Amino acid sequence: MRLRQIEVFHAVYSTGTMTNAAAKLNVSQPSVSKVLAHAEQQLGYRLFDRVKGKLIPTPEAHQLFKHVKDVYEDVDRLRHVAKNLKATSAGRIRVASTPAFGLETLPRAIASFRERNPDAVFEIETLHLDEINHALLESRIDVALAFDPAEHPGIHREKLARARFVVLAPVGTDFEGRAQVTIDDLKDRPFIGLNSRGPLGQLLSQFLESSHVQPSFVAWTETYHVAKALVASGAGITITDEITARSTVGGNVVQIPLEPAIKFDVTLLQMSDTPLSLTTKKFARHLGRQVKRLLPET
Amino acid sequence: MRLRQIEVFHAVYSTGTMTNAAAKLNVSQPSVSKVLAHAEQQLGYRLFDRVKGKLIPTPEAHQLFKHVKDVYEDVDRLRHVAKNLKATSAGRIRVASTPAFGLETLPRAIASFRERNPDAVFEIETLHLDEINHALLESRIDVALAFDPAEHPGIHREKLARARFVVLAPVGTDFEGRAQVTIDDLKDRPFIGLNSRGPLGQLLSQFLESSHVQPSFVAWTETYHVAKALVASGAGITITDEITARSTVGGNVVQIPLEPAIKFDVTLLQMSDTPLSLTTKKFARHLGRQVKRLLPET
DNA sequence: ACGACCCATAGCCCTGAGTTATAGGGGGCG
DNA sequence: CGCCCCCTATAACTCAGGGCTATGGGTCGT
Repeated sequence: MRLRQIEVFHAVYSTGTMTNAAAKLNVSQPSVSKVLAHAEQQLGYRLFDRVKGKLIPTPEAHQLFKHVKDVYEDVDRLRHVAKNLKATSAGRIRVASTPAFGLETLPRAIASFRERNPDAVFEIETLHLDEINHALLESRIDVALAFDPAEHPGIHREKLARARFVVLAPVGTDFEGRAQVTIDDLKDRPFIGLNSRGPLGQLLSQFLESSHVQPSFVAWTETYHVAKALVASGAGITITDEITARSTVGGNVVQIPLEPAIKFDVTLLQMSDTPLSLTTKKFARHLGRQVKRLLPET
Repeated sequence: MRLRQIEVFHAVYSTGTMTNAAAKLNVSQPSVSKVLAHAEQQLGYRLFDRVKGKLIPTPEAHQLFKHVKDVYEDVDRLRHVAKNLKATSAGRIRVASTPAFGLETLPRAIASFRERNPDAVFEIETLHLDEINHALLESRIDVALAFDPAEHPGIHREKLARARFVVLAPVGTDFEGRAQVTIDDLKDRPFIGLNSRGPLGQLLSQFLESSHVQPSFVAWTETYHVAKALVASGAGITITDEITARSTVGGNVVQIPLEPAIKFDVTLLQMSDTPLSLTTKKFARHLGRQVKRLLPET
């Protein structure tokens, strides 16, 4: 089986008709028809029964598709890697982070790094965690910064520091001036929730569940800065990480430590078994130091 | 990247030279040279530096190879599957087992099944466990019989019965007539070991290790019938499974239960999510009944 | 200096896959 | 029923990838 035959079979199988497959592959319908016919002829068995002008996959096609899917996914990733390898050329450092770091921590670290290394060129993206993993595996980025990432095959994690949850409230509420807030204080307050797709959202929702406190949710978001901006606008209170809480962006709010403290890791991500360039390695160390200075406690 | 380019790159990278790659691929050296050059031109970067007539992989090549390897393996499996799907056509039942069952249990089950289903056609292989898994994943066989197989992704296991270890000794030794043998009785006896590649060999060597008894090994084998034949020839004693012990092949020996009893599963293997043909399903049930009759105890 | 070994280029051919144009079968609907 | 829309298949042509042989030009070890 040639690769094109695999691609065509995949497209036909998943779209259901040759015409749609042709559209998906940006080629003409007769081309698809011919390639598929050729593949069947070489294999020695039909992949689709042509009945009443429709295509019905044969049992062999179902079997084959399981494996074709694997090949297809690998080839897809390979193509991305091959393309991304091209751009990587120079002393360019490609770094990503979740939005929490992307708006302040990371830009500052890059700025201070460039003072001492003016030749360094950066490419910066803010992505959510699953997209960060994806981009790392495709070699689209070199390093990334995230909260509490779950283990992911092929990706190496280096713990930089630990951070904790804090409560954010608008200025002028009765929370202002308090030394700490407990989970019970949140009862019946309008609350902005963290979408549980991200690791911090999961951690928080687990905690809320185990403490049997159900705040009255008024909004959900995956981006902590958005939650902060909502708080600043008086929409309610929220719980977020220290980094977001301290940043100057997103409005003027009060932050109070949550007790008991719930901690999570700030982690540097990179691909396993893929050495970084010298400059990138230097930057990774620099970034580590900056984060540690920001979060000195254990 | 075309599939051929991937194959050629893989061959060149893993053999080190284009000439060797050409030999491996059964094509001429200029062909390899041209395909590789073409791939590099399309990618936009060199994959190998030509220095002093030798090929040095570039960093990009190292990166790319990781992914190419995955594609290559998947395509390899896909090709086998595609080929094996062709032969599967008729009411042919393709069954494999480890040698322990292959010489007696399986042939008898097939014979008795064919008495009631004279149209069934069989293909039988005796393979070691890892080869059985491989053959199942490539759809080269439909069902298989093995001892205590470890879990394997994509393969479904159905436990049929439990068997235990017994000691085999040549006729005429002092073991003859004993009701049981303990592990300590084996001390300083010439012993034929089971290669620890197979699951039973592993189980046995773990047991020997934990009981701190080290018999004096005179030979190693992975095939239990070979061990039995060695025992029959007076080379020493061995420990093996009940099935092998009871079979009539491999010579006349004495079998004594080992105490304490070490048990393991007799398991039927097939691919997950791949329905068997009607006849094959019937045969699988028949085989299950035969094995259970042979090993009635829990 | 001379093989031995390796890679690149040139010239030639075949096949897979793309194109447009066209034919033909099925199903729904006025 | 006949018409139209949607689908697939065939025909005739073009192009590029990849195969071959022959040959030239490096590097290295003897």
